[in-house]
Parts: sequence; C-alpha cells; structure tokens
Amino acid sequence: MGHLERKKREQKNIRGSILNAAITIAKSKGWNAVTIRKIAEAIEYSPPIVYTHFQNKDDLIREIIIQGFQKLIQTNQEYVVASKNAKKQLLALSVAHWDFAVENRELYQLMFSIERPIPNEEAERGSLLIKDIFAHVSGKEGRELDSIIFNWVCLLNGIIGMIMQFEESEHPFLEKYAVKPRDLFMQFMQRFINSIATTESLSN
Amino acid sequence: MGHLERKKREQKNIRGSILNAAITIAKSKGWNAVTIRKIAEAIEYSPPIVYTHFQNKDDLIREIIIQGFQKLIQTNQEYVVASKNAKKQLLALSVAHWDFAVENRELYQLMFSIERPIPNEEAERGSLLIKDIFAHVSGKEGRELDSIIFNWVCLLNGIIGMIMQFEESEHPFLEKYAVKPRDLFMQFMQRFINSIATTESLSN
DNA sequence: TTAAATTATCTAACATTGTTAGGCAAAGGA
DNA sequence: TCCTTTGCCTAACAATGTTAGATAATTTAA
Repeated sequence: MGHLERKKREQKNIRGSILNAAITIAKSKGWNAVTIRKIAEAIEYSPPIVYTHFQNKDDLIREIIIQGFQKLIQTNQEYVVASKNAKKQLLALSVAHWDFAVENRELYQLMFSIERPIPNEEAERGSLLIKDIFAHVSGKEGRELDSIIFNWVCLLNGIIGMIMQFEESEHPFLEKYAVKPRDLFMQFMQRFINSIATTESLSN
Repeated sequence: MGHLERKKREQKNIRGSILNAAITIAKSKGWNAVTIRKIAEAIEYSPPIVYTHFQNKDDLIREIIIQGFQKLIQTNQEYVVASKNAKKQLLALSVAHWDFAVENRELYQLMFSIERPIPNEEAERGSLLIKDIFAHVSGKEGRELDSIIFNWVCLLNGIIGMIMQFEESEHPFLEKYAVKPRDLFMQFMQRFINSIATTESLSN
C-alpha cells in the first residue's frame, strides 16, 4: 500500500514530463508546433497517454499558464526582497516581470495573450505583494490604488509585449535607441513610477 | 477586352467575400472557428477557391489585419478632426482606438495580438497623424517624442486588452468601479495625457 | 500459487483541419 | 469548328485533436 505514493510520484513525473516537453517544444518551435503527438514522441509514450493526465489540450495549456504565474510570483518576491525602499521595490517588480518575460519568452506570451481569456487565481494571489508596495509608494488606497496598479500592469505588459514584437521583427525603433531593450524598459517604468510617487517618497 | 475590367471586379468581389466571411465567422464564433471550409461554405464556393485569391490562410489573415489598420487610421482621422485643441485631439485619438476596438473586437484582438508578430507599414502610415498631435501637446521632438508615443501605444493597448479580458471573464474589477468601461478608459488616458502635457497646453 | 480484477498503455481509427493535384466544363480566340 | 485558356470542382493528402477498444502488466483475492 506504500506503493501508492511512489506510483503517484511516477504518475506526476509523466505529468511533469508532458508539461516540460510542451514548453521545450514551444521554446524551440513556437506554440503552434506544440502538438499532442510531438509531446508523446518526446516523452516516449503514445499520444493517448496525455489524456490520462489532462482532460484535453486546452487543459494542458491552462496548467502551463498556472505554473507560469506561480513562477512569476516567486521571481517577483526574490527581486523585491533584494531592494530596500518601496520605490526601488516598485522598479524591481517591473524588472522582475521583464526578466521573467525574457527568460520565459514563450511562456510569458502565452500567459498574457489577449486571445486566451483565462481568469487565474494565481494572478490574484500575486497581486497582494504588488498592492502593498504600490500603496506605500503612491500613498493611495482602495479604488484609486487599484486603478494605479491596473495602469501599471497595462503599461508593463504593453511595453514588454511591444518591445518583444519589435525585437522579433527587427523594427527600426530599437535601433534608433542605442540602449539595450532592458534599459529602455527601465527608463519607461521609472518615469511611470516617478509620476505616481508622492513627493515624500520622491525624496530618497 | 473591356471585359477584363468587369472580370477583375468580380474576382475582387470573391476576394472581398472571402474576407468578409472570415470576419463574420470570427465575430460569431471566434478566430479558431475561421476555417477555409467554413469560409467556402459561406460564400457558396468550394474550398480551393480561396487559394486562387490568397496564397494560404496566413496570407488571408494578414490581409484582414492590413485592412483593419486602414480602417483604424480612418477612424482616428474622423475623431481628431472633430475636436479642436491638441490636448482634446489626443484624448479623441485614444477614444477612437477604444471605440474601434469595441466595434471590431475580434479584428482588434487579431491586429494587436502578441502572438502574431506582423510588421505593418499601415501602422507606420497611421503614426504620422499621431506624431503630429503628440508633438504639439508634449512639446517634445525626436527620440523623446517617439518614446512618449511608444508609451502611449503600450498603455492604450494594454488597457484596452485588459478591460476586454475582464469583460469576458466577468472580473470583479469592473464591478468595483461603478462606471462604464469606456469612462474608466477615458479617465486612465486623461491622466496619462495630463502627465505628458506641457504646462502651456494644460492651461486650456 | 493461481484466478480475477484492475490498471497502464498501446494500436487503430475518427473527424477536422490546411493544402494540392488533376479533371471537367464553359468561354474565348483561331 | 477546334484549341486554348479560364474558373471552378471533386478527390485526395498529411497533420491535427480525440476516442474506442484491445492488450499487456500489475495488483488483489482466493
């Protein structure tokens, strides 16, 4: 009866392998190339095995997204604890998103894709940390605070998505600026943070 | 030989019907349901007819996107000429995007989808009008001006995409605000515009 | 230990997709 | 009238997600 544990672990490993295989394929050939058969081939099982671990392909993708948000939350926390004052934490938070997006490009694109309206409790969970920091820097609360965070998220994902697109298509915009995309991004976010910061928090 | 003209027109009509059919299907069942066979059925032709007018499905979609940008540019112009001073024009420009996005929801999602890195000269063309207005309001030029416009576009599409997503998933965020999404959007954009406007243009 | 039952996995098939090859029939030109 | 071109179709291909049913392995019960 103690085998049940090992069994479950093995099952989970298959589940994990499926998820990993999907991400690996996406990394090298894009999400369009992520196919049940290719996943099966990668993990050396037959295609139907996927359906013993996921209801269908959408379910599989959703799982990847959820894990993505968990990972992002973790990155956020790591970056935030590394910086002292709240204003710097806000920039750190922004940069955390950027670095996550660069490191997990495909995953990020999936997570924030407009076409996939997936409401995620994970995202909700992560917003607690964010809310704290924003409250501190902006001095706002309640509705106004929500609105600022909303603004930030939009700006953040808008910029990241756009710079990524520019990079892919070798858009002249990036050449014009002789700075690295990451620095460019930081400039943008710094400006936004300054615009919402109280004069108090501006002093340091 | 004069028939050539009429013939071409008829050909173009098929082409147009294909595009229309694709958009109609997308409107009612989403882009995933846009399929060569369904398009063919809608226009009462056989599937291969599509390939006499488009190289492949991607080509068809690209064409839809290009026409979308042309339409958006037109909307922009209409809204801008209807407002007098530059600052109001800037808000008008923002609202034009919003209204276009609401009226052509699926098209908009397609046009600004992260997953589809399509560099479009059309978008470039439309940016001329935008650049003028921004230059006037912000008093900037060159690199700084580009950067502000970039910021605006990111914010704009970020907010629109996000509010749309919230609407679809009946996210509590929208309930908390007892305002209509459009008004909420205008608030956000107004704040941004104020933040970039020179003190000069702030006076009126 | 052995028979039964359960579980893990596979092979084979299905319908749906994009796409292409090849043919037919109408129209136009000689 | 015959030949060529054109417009369109039927039929097929391969790749996709997904399911049904069979088989092999393992666990349980006797």
